[in-house]
Amino acid sequence: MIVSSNADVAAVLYEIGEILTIKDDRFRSRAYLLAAQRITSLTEDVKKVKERGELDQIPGVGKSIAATITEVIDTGESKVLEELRESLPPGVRQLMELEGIGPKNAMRLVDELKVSSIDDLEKAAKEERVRVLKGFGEKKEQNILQSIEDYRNRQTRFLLGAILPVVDDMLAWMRESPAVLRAEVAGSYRRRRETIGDLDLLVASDDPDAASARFVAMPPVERVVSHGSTKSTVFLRGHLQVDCRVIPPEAYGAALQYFTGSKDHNVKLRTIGVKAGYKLNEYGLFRREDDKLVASETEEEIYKTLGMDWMPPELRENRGEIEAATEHRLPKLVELDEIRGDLHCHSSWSEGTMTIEEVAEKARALGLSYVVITDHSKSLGIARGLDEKRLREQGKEIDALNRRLRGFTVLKGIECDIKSDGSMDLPDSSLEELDYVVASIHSGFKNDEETMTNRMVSAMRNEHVHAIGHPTGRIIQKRKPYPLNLERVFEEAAAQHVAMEINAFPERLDLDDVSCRQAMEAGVVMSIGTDAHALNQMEFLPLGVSVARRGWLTSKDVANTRTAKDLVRLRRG
DNA sequence: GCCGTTTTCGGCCCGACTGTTTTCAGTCG
Repeated sequence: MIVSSNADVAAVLYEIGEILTIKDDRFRSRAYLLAAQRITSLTEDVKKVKERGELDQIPGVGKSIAATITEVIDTGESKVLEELRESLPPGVRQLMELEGIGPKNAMRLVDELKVSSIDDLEKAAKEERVRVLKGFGEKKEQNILQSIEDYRNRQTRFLLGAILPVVDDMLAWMRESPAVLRAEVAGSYRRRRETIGDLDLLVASDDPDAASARFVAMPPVERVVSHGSTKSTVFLRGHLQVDCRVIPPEAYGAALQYFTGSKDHNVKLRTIGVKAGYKLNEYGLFRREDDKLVASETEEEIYKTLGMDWMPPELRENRGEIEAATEHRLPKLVELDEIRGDLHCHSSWSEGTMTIEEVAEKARALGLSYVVITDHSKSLGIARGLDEKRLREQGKEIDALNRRLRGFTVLKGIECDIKSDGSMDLPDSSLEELDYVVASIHSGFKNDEETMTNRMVSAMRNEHVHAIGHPTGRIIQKRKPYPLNLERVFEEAAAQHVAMEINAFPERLDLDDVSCRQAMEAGVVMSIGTDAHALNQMEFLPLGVSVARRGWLTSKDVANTRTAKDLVRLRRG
């Protein structure tokens, strides 16, 4: 197998790092994990960097890891990884999937109980063979059985869009308690990652016991995993884990910074802190020599003391934001209230459930000043796609509606299929009547990279196309992106002034954050659309803005910040 | 394994909770 993507290369480095962690080789492990993370967020194809011989200029990549990357690109394999895999007794990594089982215990269980799988371990625990081991006991044995049950039930990660209402309810519950002065969810939720593994609830309180008690008494709590005065963990129904930390109000900023992460961001920050003579933890920034508290109330003062500008949570992934903040050159990220329109919306003319008028009313209620109606085109028969005739009829309905609306505009659009030969599903004579054309691929996902890339490029060369819809076709945790040479696509998009969509549908979020940044760096403008098929789905727009922000986009990089009049002139640059 | 305003060696982020341990190791985030 010849490796093709940055993700493949990163996966090898991650696995090496993970195995080194098990072997307690902490620092080498960290080196590999950090390098893996850097490759993941690289906005350029790592093969290109390799061809230029500049692998070791990637931060965190030195001679040795550069050699591993080269080997992986050339052969698809890594000797280092293979040797490490072989050095590990079978079953160890599987056991570590269990909550509460780390490297030490996994190794001992495999070694002393001769188990090589979770199934084996379950049998041993049920036969009470675990409790007799030194350092284990009845309680640990019970916890192992519970962890095995959780493991079999658990959903890997939750979609951000599915988590939003859960968080709203949780915060409302906590804020009702007089012991709770402030409450917020930090972690990957606050950074707006596309999926969330668990929630990190942060509570400011002068009465930690009462605040913690309030937390574990929350209605949707299914099981309390741990319950201390400042730190508790529960599982909600649906097996969503929530960690709660209670801190004194004067340390809220420090705690918020600390628990927002990401881990890599924090490690880097603390390393810089150490070099400057500080110690940073969830209670504040302290001077090392005398342990004097220097900053803790707000995130701003902590970053400032470390010589940096405050940075939006969406940027905190150790993707260069710390360097940018130190040099005072952080981008001014696009804001939700700069978004004037939704650029991808269906109606009952195709597979949507709402009339165009309902769409307009909803968009106006959301604070927008225009919306583009983009129903499917004819070849998507299953979605009642529009042919030339129905599209014309729809246009008349929109004209009539616009005559009635005041201070709001419905734009005529289409989500036009890109056919397998790269041509459009509707003739130019139809497309040129429209204000905004989104062109999407809905078939042939198994074609090779060359074919798919050519197909998309030829669509962009149609002068009536304004944007490419859900450019990679991925469905989070369900369907991989179809093979595509994004670099070539972005190059063409920039040259043609065609926008790339950020599809805000929770399962799509396509382009993703890293690709957005890559597109922006190539000079491409992004087009945010909800792809709503029902009225409440139009509320997904903030998810699209989150992706844009995670991709370092400013208002000029986002087509939606334009007025309707400027939007339809997108192709003129 | 990587890195450098403590530089080519010697560091590498920090604290809470649990279970088992009589003083702490393991795990997690």
